[in-house]
Amino acid sequence: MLDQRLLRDNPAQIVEGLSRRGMDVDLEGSQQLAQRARDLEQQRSELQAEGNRIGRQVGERIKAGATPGGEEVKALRDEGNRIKHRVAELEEQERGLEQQLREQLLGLPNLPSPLCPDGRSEADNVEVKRWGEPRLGTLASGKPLQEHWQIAEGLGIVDTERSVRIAQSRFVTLLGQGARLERALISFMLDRHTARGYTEVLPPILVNSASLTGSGQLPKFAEESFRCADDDLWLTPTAEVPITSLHRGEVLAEGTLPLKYVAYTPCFRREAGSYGRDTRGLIRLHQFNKVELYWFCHPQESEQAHEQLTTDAEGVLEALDLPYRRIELCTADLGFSASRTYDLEVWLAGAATYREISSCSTCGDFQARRAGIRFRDGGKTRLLHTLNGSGLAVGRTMAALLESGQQDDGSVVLPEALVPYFGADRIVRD
RNA sequence: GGAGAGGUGGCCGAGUGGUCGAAGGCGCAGCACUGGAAAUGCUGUAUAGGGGCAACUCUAUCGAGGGUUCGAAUCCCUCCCUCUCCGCCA
Repeated sequence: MLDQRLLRDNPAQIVEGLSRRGMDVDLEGSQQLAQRARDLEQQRSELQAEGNRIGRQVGERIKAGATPGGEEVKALRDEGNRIKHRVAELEEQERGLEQQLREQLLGLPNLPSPLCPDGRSEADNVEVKRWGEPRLGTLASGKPLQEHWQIAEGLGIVDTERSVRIAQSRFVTLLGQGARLERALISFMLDRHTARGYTEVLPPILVNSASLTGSGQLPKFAEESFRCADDDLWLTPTAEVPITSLHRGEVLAEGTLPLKYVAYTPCFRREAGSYGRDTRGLIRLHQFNKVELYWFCHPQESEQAHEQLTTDAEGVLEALDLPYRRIELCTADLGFSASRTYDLEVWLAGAATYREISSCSTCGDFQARRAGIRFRDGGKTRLLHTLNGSGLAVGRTMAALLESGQQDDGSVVLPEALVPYFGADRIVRD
């Protein structure tokens, strides 16, 4: 959520920032709402002050010996009642205005960082770096490199058809070495990040509406999450949601920042509007596993933290010998809560393309304001900054490993770093 | 799911209708004392919003929301949460 003070004092800055995202917003309505709410508050609090004075007078008169039912006291009571009703009216109006204003503000995305490159579409994203040698060409036999779902099918480690029976399309069941590899990857990633100072978290994956609002998924993106019918609970679309709310409403003590968390969770997304895309394999599922990195940090440190978090995510790819590139998203491609984002794209040898495997964002104080997360900074309480990034999406990591490590005989050679976790250096057909 | 107890400031804890934003203690900060420290003493120490250049001031907040009242931390209703016991269960 954007700062209401900014709306009052420098609305042009909001208009400009959002126009960099390609949005044309008219803030006049919101400004007027804010102004009217403030005027009402002024009026109301003056009336309340008057009412408080009267209340006190009644007490004093009675103490001084006035008859509680007498004329003098009755006049004051009548006046008190009149004020009370007037205050109630004003309060109702004020609440209405404030709620409207809040709804409007909650619907506005974060302002892009000054460092975020301008752009009109994802075509304007900027490649920052590349790492590793993408596997190109064909198998030794001359046959083309296969895509991960073909390899997985050949190995019998993924069952898509039966998953439809269990749930519906866009769900998978991992079997045998596939299930084992998924588990190995999760452990590998968690161990790696905790060794670098992240605190491991295993949060609830059903989250309430306040949590989704805090991190920015609500109110605008309700259609992206699965909802429980009988409770105010949703299946979390990313661990970013529960971790943001881990400290929702808190004022963190001086010296506790930065807080660095790593969480493995299943993630659930409805993927509305992506019919026909990535229908095969592990790329786009309603349920997938992800290891998420998350920082709560001092505003002055968030820029550096963003680099560090991204580097930490890249480290996983490097440890797994997976070639990737880092893309800085332009203003047009930025997510709702982000002010600046690096996407990491892993090389999929079979598909011969780079695919997103991590999205590392700094949200500035946007989520902190929504979720009310502050810290003490030399006697003052101020909003902190939040950052998040995948470290990594587990299913897509498996896809990349299958495609990069595929052999002519259908087996898959795994990177060394995984051997202690997987228990073998390759996957072969049982 | 059944029965009971309870939710007050950073923490502990008083407060059952009238200047209560809330005693007292702990903690914390500043000052004094000291060669330095401990101990001691004094002072200060919530959050949010509005108004004011400022000193300052007004309002709200004692789990949340509603109600009674001129006036509610205190009385009534609803909800949420925590704890204890019983039942059930991975």
